[in-house]
Amino acid sequence: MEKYLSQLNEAQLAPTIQKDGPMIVIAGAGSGKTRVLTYRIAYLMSQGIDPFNILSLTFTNKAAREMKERIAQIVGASEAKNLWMGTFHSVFAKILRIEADRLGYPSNFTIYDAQDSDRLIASIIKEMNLDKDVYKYKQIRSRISSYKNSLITVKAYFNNPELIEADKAARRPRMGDIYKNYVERCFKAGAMDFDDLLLKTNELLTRFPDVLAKYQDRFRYILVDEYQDTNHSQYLIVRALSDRFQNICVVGDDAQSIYAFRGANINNILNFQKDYDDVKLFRLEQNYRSTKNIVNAANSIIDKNQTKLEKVVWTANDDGPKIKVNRLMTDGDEGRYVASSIFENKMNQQLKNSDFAILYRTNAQSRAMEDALRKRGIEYRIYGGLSFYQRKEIKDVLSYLRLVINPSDEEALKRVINFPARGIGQTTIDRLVVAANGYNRSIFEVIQNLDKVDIKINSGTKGKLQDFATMIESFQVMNQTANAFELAEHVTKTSGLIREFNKDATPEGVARMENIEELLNGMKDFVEEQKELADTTGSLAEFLEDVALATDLDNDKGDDDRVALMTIHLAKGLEFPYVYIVGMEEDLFPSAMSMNTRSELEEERRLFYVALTRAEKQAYLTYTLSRYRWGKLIDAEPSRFIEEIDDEYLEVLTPVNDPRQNPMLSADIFGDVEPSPNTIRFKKPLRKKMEKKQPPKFVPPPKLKPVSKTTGNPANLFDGKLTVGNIVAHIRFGKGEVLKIEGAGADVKAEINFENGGVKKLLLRFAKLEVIG
DNA sequence: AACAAGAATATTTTT
DNA sequence: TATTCTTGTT
Repeated sequence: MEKYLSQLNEAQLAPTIQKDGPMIVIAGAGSGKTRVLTYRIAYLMSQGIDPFNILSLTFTNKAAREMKERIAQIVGASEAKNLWMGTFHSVFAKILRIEADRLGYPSNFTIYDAQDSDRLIASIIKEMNLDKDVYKYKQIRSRISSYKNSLITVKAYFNNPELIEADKAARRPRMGDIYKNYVERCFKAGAMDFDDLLLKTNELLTRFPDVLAKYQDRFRYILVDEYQDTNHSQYLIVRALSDRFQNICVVGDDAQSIYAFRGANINNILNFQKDYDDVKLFRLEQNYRSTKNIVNAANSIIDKNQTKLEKVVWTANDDGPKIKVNRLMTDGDEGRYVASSIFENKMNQQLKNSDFAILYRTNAQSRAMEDALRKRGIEYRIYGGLSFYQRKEIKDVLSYLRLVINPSDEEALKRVINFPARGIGQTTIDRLVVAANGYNRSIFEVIQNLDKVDIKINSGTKGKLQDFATMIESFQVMNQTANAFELAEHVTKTSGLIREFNKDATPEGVARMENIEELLNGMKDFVEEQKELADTTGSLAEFLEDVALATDLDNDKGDDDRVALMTIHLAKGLEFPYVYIVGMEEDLFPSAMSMNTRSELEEERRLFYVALTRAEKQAYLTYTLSRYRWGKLIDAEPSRFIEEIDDEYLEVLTPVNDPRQNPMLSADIFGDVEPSPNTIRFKKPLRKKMEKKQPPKFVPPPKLKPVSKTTGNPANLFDGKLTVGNIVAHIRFGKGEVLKIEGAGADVKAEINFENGGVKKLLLRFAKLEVIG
């Protein structure tokens, strides 16, 4: 432990070895907060704290996994294994499954994603005969979501005249009834949405003092990362759980609070010191990530915000190059500029694709970037947007699997009961829904008892419904013996999904089939991994839970060399040597939707701060004069955020080699054109900066370096004889050293310390290991 | 009930 | 622009 602690600077060491009591760490961007969190957990364990008693909440599952692996390297895998680590949603989903019966939920409850919620709300609005133009399901969902995040249950809603009045004033008097129906339908379907995972946890902890006591006693040390992004519901959970021992450590940066739109409350971090007694406050202000230019530029931006904690981020790193600002004609030009700039940088400086990231405000901006990168032959990966698990074909397969685990899952059922088409139409489904609501049973139960139910369905259709139920039941039987992969393979064939998608020979259809194959491969990997690890069961239920709470980032194995494309929100917590922030235009960034109040604008500014501080060596800002939005070419003005950076950190380029650059047009943009009323023009036009043209740079020819040969001997497959000290290779975990061998016969296990993955215990029967030394 | 064509709608960010 | 939803026809 000593050797690890000696790696920390003074400011980092203090919070790391602060063992007891409430504490807050205000950690500037790139100041090593993850390291503090990791080492602090390791330190607690070295002080004799049982890992069972430590709860660590992170922002992404990936962050949790990485932290756990690093801790495993310090304290050993068998100890680290017992830590509770994960996102709020995944940790409390697990606890809710354990305690589900208290709340009347089955432990195999489904987690509805946003799309499931939307569909349910849409059908409720239809059932209630409401005008769908007045009651827009997306707005209703976000309203319900904010109720839940503020702990306003249906009952609380109806007890609150102000809320009722507000919705009446918004000409949506039936809002409360929709909310009530939605909650009831979720309950009946054995389903929780994302917000429920937090709301129901609060309900569990408030209604059942013995449960609260149990988890208070269990989680004696609690750590919360990214505390600035917690919402009220999460705040209350943390308060409740830490109330007994008060060993609560929160880490965050108010300057990086960017989730207010999702209910995050920046006051949670601003007021932490008032919430607990004798709070120890620590500040991490030295940035190890970025150059002076980047750090100072970021500081000059965040300075414009009024709401903030006092903090001065500084760095001992080099000045580095200035931030390059570039203006392009259209979004297409922007893409081409970024792609060629990446290409040049790669060639001149021997860089990898993965040294670059392109960040944007909205997902829609990715297209122009993709097109340009593809033309240049630069490999890239898009994160977020429509995630893999939200694609239609994937959701279809998953819906069948969800029904196997929880046949009450109404949204899954409605999705696949007639896909592939089996002659069960909308009318039939509507009648089933009515009957199910009338008997207060699930649709599946109604189908199973068609003869006993008063419902008007002809005998032919009844037969089809019964066939469907029988098929799902047969899957359930198979699920008791088969693993997740085998079952999924069987389901896709038996249900006719494969046949259905195979019919479609268009490129989209082929891509769909490939996606299904990818899903099946993923499940196979999952099953193998679980087998190897020998600790978990690898059940279908576990797979579905992983999937429900997975984000794109979580699936990133980080092993291929690609340029990263993502929204700024998604980039939080990540870092890249070279960062391109594109679409730096008024109405886009800051978004037109977020300029109504100062606090909204300040959140946009923090978002820009986050974007800029992702860069280690060099940041680029680009904006265009016109851009396609909604299929139309829209004129654009440079973002006020460019102007807010002190000039001394910027280098303003004009692309002299772009033949389409039109000097007349660029003069107009900053000249005497009447500003549109809802945009704000720079007080000081950018023209001066723009005219400081850079001479075209001499680009030296790329230096060629011999491609490094992959290390290791030619394939030397594991032949069953493995001894301690052997160096082995694993497809996923890379190289590793064998630490221990135990068990006999089919159960021989090896404990191996992997380069990327830490210490893992693998069953040799399943692990595909290659002995390389 | 199935399919096709046309209309509507969306683009702010997501666990 | 691109996808999803609605409407009309058979």
